Amino acid sequence: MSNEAARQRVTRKGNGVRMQEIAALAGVSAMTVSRALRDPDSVSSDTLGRVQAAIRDTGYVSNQLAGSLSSRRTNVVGLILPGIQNSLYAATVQAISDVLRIRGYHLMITDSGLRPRNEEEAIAAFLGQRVCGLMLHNTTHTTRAKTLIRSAGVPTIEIGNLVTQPLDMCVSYSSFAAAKAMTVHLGRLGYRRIAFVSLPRQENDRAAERMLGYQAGLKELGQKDDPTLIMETQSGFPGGQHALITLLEADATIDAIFFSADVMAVGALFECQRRGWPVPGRIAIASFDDLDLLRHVVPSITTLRIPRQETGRRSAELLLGRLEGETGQPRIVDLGFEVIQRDST
Amino acid sequence: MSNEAARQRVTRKGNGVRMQEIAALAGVSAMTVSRALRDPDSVSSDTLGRVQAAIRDTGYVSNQLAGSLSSRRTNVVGLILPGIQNSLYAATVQAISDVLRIRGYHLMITDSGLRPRNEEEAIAAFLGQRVCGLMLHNTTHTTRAKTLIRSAGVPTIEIGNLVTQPLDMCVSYSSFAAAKAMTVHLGRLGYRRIAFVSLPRQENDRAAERMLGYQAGLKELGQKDDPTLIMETQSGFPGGQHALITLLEADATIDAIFFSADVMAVGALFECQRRGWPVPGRIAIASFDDLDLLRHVVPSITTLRIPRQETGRRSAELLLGRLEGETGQPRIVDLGFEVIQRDST
DNA sequence: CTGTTAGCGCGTTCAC
DNA sequence: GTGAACGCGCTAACAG
Repeated sequence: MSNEAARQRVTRKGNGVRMQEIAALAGVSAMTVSRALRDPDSVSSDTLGRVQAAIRDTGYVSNQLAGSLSSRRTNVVGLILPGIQNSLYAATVQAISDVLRIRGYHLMITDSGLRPRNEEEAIAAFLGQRVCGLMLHNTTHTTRAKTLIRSAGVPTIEIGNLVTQPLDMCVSYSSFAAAKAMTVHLGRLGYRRIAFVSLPRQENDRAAERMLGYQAGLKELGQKDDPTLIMETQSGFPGGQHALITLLEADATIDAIFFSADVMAVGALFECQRRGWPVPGRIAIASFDDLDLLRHVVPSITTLRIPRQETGRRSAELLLGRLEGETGQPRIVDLGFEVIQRDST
Repeated sequence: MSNEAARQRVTRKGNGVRMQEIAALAGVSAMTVSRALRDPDSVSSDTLGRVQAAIRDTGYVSNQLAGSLSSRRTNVVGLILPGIQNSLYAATVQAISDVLRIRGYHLMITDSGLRPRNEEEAIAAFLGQRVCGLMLHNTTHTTRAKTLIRSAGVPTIEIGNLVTQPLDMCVSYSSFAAAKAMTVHLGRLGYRRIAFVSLPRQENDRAAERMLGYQAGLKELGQKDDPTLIMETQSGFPGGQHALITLLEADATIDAIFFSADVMAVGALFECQRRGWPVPGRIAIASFDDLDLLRHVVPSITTLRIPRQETGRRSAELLLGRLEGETGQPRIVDLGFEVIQRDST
């Protein structure tokens, strides 16, 4: 017996125990073990006890691959981010993860580097894994990516930008409206030369939308849309620092800068500290994403409250709702935003 | 024909095309399609062409679930983090993801909230998915978790803290040595009353190790280990702010504070700015994790360079090396650290 | 409440 | 270079 056990350990090393063996130990059929695992109430408590005992004794972990193949259902959701490292997505991903975990789903994550080609590959890979749902933190896709998703019929949620014609479902806020609102806010505070800084807009639909929002804001204010007020720069602190210096050297009459992404505004603020320029006395600074940091720097930075966590939570709930057959769910959810006036403007 | 196609679309909705159908279209057997997919060189170029054409025409995506079940191999790695939202892990996760993606593997991520019970559940869930490898950003595990991993025989890497008896493999730096090195560094700079602030050490092995390192550093300096110099606080900017105020109110002779985690040091610096206290004139501030932010604040903050990205890269490479049969790999990799002296001390 | 039969869609193993 | 038979471990759909 111990001999046989030893041999098994060798021959079946790493392959684990099968459901059939649990069934034998508990004196029932494999089907009953399957039921005991997925719906304990559907078997007698006597049977349940013996099955659970056998599972404990053997350290059995059921093979979801086989289960999924047979049932044609998986509980894995695929998430594609423009960049995992980007802290902006952290709150959203955390919220998604929390909702999924509680409801028994798993999360596969990859990143596309904002390149539609990579996104396409990632989608194909996830469909190969037969994910039960897809979440795309981007709204620009290749034709093949769209075809793949449509023909697979996988529930899909786009987040990160509100789109009027989503592939399937969309949960976000309007980048355009938010950028416009901040621009108007700055104008109403009395700023007359409001510059706009964004990430490269080439392949970044959010950055492009934000610029359009800025321009719409200027128009509403009756201010001139001056190209010298608009600038693209790299992300991160150095990007903000560089933009600040470049803009003010080119035009000293600029009295406010609206940094439309990540920590650029903070990079600019630090540069002002180094130069001893008062903020907002010498120059006003506004940001876009509601990073925790913006609230804590001195002076605190005026920004937009973006519903990051809410986006994750609602996205996951919407996806699971679809998977579990809920009806009457919306296809597009606009979570809105809010201008937060602080000390930097 | 179009009728039949339409019916198929309905009856097989969302289930995709099977390999058998590609085979029929290409006039070969399913086996040949399988080969064409996994090892294109093993079929004639003529056959390959017809198979690829059929795949394009149908939008076929092969079912990895079935493939994995049959081959008993998967290409999914499971990663368990103490918290997804924590930006400290971002660089590590990014590096892991990059290495895996390039080599054709996928990443499942979940978080444990630093609770061993949750980690145990996550491990069981991942083993159920038959992940080919496990990465744990934590080195404290329940007994059952260890048993599960051992009996599954899944390659496992522990990161986040250097451990002498890893479950399997370990890639990290020594929290103890790093904390000690910084403490000694501060002492050599002339500070005589060095306080130490950490996250709650109860269930956080890294925080506990860092404190031991601090105490060892004091001993080496010949300074007294005074309990009033040691404090636990919550994470984040407010935690640092609170610690600064509390410590200096209790003992005005403290001349340096070593914040052993995340952004606490920055929270303290901002509080100094608010109060107009010069740093390091009134109080010196040192940090632990090499966050980008620490380099950019004014003054820049002395900290430890922690090999975050390198940890991810090496971990993934070590895991894949094991999976692909490389021999002579180390079980423990100590990536070291470095004290970075900046303007805050 | 429980068991039986028949796959799920691939890869392995052998034969040709 | 290619194909046929079989099995991976589980669940759907019945029957009892």
